[in-house]
Amino acid sequence: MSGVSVKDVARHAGVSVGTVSNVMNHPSKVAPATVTKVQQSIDELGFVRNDAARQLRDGHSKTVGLVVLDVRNPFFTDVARGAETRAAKEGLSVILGNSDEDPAREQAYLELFEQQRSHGVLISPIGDITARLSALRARGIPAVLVDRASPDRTFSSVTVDDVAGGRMAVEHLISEGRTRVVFVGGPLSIRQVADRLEGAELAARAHPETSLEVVTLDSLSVIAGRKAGAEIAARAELPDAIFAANDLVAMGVLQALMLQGSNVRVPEDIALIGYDDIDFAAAAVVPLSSIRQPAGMIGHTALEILLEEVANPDASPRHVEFQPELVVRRSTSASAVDAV
Amino acid sequence: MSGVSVKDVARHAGVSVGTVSNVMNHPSKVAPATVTKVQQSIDELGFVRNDAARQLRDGHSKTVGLVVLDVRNPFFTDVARGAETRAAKEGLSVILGNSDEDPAREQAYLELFEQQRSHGVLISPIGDITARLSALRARGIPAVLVDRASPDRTFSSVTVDDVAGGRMAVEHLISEGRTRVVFVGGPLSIRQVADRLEGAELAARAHPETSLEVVTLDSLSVIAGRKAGAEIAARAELPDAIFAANDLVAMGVLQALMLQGSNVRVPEDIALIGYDDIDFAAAAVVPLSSIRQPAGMIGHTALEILLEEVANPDASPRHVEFQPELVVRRSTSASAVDAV
DNA sequence: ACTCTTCATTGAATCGTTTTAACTATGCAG
DNA sequence: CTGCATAGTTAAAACGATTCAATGAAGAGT
Repeated sequence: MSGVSVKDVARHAGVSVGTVSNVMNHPSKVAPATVTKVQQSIDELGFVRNDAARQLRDGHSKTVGLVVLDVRNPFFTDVARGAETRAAKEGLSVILGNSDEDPAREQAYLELFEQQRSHGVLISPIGDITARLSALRARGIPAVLVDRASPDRTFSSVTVDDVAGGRMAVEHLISEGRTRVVFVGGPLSIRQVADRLEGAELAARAHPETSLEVVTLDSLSVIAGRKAGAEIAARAELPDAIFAANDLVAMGVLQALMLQGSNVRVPEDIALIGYDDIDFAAAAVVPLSSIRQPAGMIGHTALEILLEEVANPDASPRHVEFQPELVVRRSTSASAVDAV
Repeated sequence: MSGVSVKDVARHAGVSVGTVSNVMNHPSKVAPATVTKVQQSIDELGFVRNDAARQLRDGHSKTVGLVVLDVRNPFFTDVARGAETRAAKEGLSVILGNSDEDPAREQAYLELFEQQRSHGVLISPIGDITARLSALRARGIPAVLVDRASPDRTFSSVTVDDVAGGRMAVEHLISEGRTRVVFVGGPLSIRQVADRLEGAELAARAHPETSLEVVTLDSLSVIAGRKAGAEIAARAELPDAIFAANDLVAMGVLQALMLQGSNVRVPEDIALIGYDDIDFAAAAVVPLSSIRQPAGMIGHTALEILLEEVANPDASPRHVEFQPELVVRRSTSASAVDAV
């Protein structure tokens, strides 16, 4: 069925298989006339290289694995695009795996990448997978952590200072005169969430008049946010500010607060700030204040570091940390000129 | 470095390589005592199967390719998730490729999947790629079109009736009393866009008092929508309705219309409807009316059909068409109770 | 005329897994 | 006790591309 191999091309062109291979991989080593002759045969027979065979010989594939927590979160697709763009320049493809915050699926993807002998792996991990990544490294597959540093710093990472971001968010709320803040997010096993909360706590502690309550979720989704928002809106005593662990959650909270029947006003009654500054934040019911992260840049940089590690496996791990940035829109400040 | 192969496992366990392979693939053919012995060696040595070698022998990989027009569009990530879920049950992995509406990238991904001898390919194509897909089929790789039928129906497809959706959208606008409708979308080379426009025209023609103007974009993105929206908002004579080819465009248009300085009101001055009903539509500045498509179901069904074609390559192509559904929110009807 | 380079090409070995046909026990029936 | 099925295991032959040492041919230098 498939059946056109280098051997067939070689026979058709009247050369040896070695020459056919050279035409494809080292054309300079082959006489121009032969190159064209072989090319012609390739086209004529519709030959397509069998990547498995090439990989087998080569030792590893031309792909890079990327495992993200949630493909539906635009932040991660932006990271993916950044990585993809950089990878393409190297002739590598990015295989995007979606762990959906499920350790079993994360594990399954790592196994897949290992079986495929990927060039390397970028991962935004759920729990602690240092051991797993060490095994990969032992097999010659480097890994770079994305959006999260490794506990013992043995792996390179590209992060954003989530503690600073969390502090930034709550300090902004405080500077807008809010004192009863609710943090909505979870699970806390996700490091980013824990860090953002820690930052929030730092800010709150620095201002004793401020209280900080934590509402935990079991997933960072619009749905989960909606549920938490409904619960808060139904309270007798409302908080005056909500800090959501990411924009998806914030959008869900916002939907619930604005539902007809509820008479909560944003930002008058409750100020709301999210995290990530996804494209949709600016287009929300009430344009959403958020903490911006350079998503594309993160993916790009992570891939860059990965390439260095491939080239030089013994280099010591690198840690790049980006600074987040506060974007103020109407959801926290009635007078804000909404940034786009 | 990597270097643990079946051979090493075999030696360590004191059996032959064939037995090791059987332990992994046909355990029933092996004596229970041997199975445990071999398993132990596998664990002890940290053996991980080299997928390239397996593929080479096997003829094709355990992956399915999926090429979408835009990963940043939640509609497509939902399709991907649907496909992934179904694939996982079969022990297959989905490799997600993002063509970004660029035929060259689409081509590159198809080539990758061909080189990898994928099990099959799901694709939401840009232009006409019947020829390309026929070549794949000749090589034993079936393809199913997603969200778009093949012109000559030689390939299976899972679609939504975009003409009906387009008509539905404009008929809704008309029923809300609108008469000067602008269609914003493009490029028209994307079939879905052309079909939605065709549906819009059908509806408009059925109501002679209605005019339909077309503003073409070169990409279906928030940015492109924003630009078109700004242009429209600046006009002396405003239309009273806008039908955007998808929700991303609609969100962009909405942002532009609602920008401070503009005094266009939605829906009072201009009613706006999008397409896809992505999660964010309900959370927009003005909750967005839209045409809902069963995204997850589409992915799921497409993979189902693909599996059938793998099992039975000579079956005649199947065509599944889902019906879209109108979701009314405040962007077209001030009194709407916003659906969530 | 001879050797020495250089350039182009070849053939064989290699990567790691799966499969198939052949082989060896072991048990059982005749 | 011979013959035979059966279960378990093995060794060897694939799969298809790449690479490397070896070969051949053509040109340059003496």
